[in-house]
Amino acid sequence: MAELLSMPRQGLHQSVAVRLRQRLVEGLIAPGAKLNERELSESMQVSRTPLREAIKMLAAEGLVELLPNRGAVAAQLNAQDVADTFEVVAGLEAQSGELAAERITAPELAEIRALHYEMLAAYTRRDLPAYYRLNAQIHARINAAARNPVLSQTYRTVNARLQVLRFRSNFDEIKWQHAMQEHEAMVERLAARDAPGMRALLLQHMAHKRDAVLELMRRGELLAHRPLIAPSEVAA
Amino acid sequence: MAELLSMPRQGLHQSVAVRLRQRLVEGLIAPGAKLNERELSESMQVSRTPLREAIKMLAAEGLVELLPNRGAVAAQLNAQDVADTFEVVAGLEAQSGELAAERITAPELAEIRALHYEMLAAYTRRDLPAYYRLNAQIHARINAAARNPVLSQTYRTVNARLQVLRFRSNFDEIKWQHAMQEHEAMVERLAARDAPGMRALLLQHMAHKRDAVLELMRRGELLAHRPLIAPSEVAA
DNA sequence: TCCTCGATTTCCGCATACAAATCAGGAAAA
DNA sequence: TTTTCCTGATTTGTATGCGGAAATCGAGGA
Repeated sequence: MAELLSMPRQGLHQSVAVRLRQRLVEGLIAPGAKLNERELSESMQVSRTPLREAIKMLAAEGLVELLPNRGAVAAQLNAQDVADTFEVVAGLEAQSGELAAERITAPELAEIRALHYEMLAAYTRRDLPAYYRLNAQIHARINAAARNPVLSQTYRTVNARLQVLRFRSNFDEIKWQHAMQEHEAMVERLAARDAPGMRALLLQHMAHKRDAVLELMRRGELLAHRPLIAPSEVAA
Repeated sequence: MAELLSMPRQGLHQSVAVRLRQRLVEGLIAPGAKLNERELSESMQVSRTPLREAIKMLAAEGLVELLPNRGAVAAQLNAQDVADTFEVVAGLEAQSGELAAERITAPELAEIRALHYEMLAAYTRRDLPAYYRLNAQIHARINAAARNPVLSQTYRTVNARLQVLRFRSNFDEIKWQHAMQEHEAMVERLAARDAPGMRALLLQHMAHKRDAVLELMRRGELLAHRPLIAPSEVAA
């Protein structure tokens, strides 16, 4: 069995949903931007039908908003939405960590610790992309250690709405250092199987992240560097 | 403004999604049952296109499962799935109660208290339908008092997957009485603005519910109407 | 200059048509 | 009898067409 490579066997709408989701969370489609069905179907080389089905899925996930008779727009979060979403994500992440502290195995813990040291290296080099990648990996591993696919799925879905704004929330040197310290403590709490401690730690960690993002939003620095695709190739 | 009657202004797929969701959570479509597009589109008097869009939304919500080139089936939860889902719902509900205890207003509290007494009446009369209705209303009010639409939405979505099996989980007289006592305590905790207490209470409450449901599942008393689906699903 | 209002145009929503895949049934071979 | 393979029918997946709502643009008037 080596046909894993040529496997678009999951339906076009699924594949379109994946690609669209990626464009949204990577900011290639800016929040608030209209999703023109004709443009998108052409740029993705599919007809409108599977595209529309994908859009409906993303709407159910909260990544796009459906306007009656006016199509769909990329979800745009105001400060209150961001605060609310962080509150939910924090709760899910805290629970995830709590369960992970109870259920994690030694090899899993070792892997997380290794990733943590890699992240420490990235931090020392001020290598932001690597830092983000490792940070996401660590949180994914914690999620996996919680042994609850429903929780992981729910977390990913809600968290995706925030991915759009995860830009440079740790650029502040002090806050970045603080985040690293919290990560250090996480590994400790996990190793000690201290579920309540892990929970408290993650709540605190997420609260800091939330504050950093809200601060950036307030200062309008969040949507600064926009690589956003020009939705209109027509130079009118 | 009285045009609420003539308002199919939200698109046909939305309306179809609502109706389909209802059929699923009410058990009119049994877990594991195939969703035949032609049948459903005829029974709902719409074409296949909006129906398929609705199905994709419900799939994103986790109420149906999509099988490549084989359509969709109503989601079927095994014991592990149920346990995992309860774990997530419990966390969300606990957070909801925690926030409600901090943010609830006096009128909201009064209304919940009133509903609680109504539920007490229903319990005394052993009026199960009324009990369920009031129970759901109370939890909805608590959710509303938490002042977090994202949390409410997430809760509703995940909880919908459990609604399918909420049949007669409180028929046991002892457990029913116990549930009432917990509800009594909830109102107290809310009135006292005791957020941690509310959280602990709801976690306990949900754990009991989970155990009751799992017990029924183990005894096979849960799915009153058998899906009649042979377990011919081969993991490929 | 700005606003109003109407015609044009664009775009979405839904239905339908067509293509591809799966399933059911039976006949033939082991 | 069991298995395999073939074929017709059913069902899903994708593309396209059509009607209508909303956005756009332009002309006319204040």
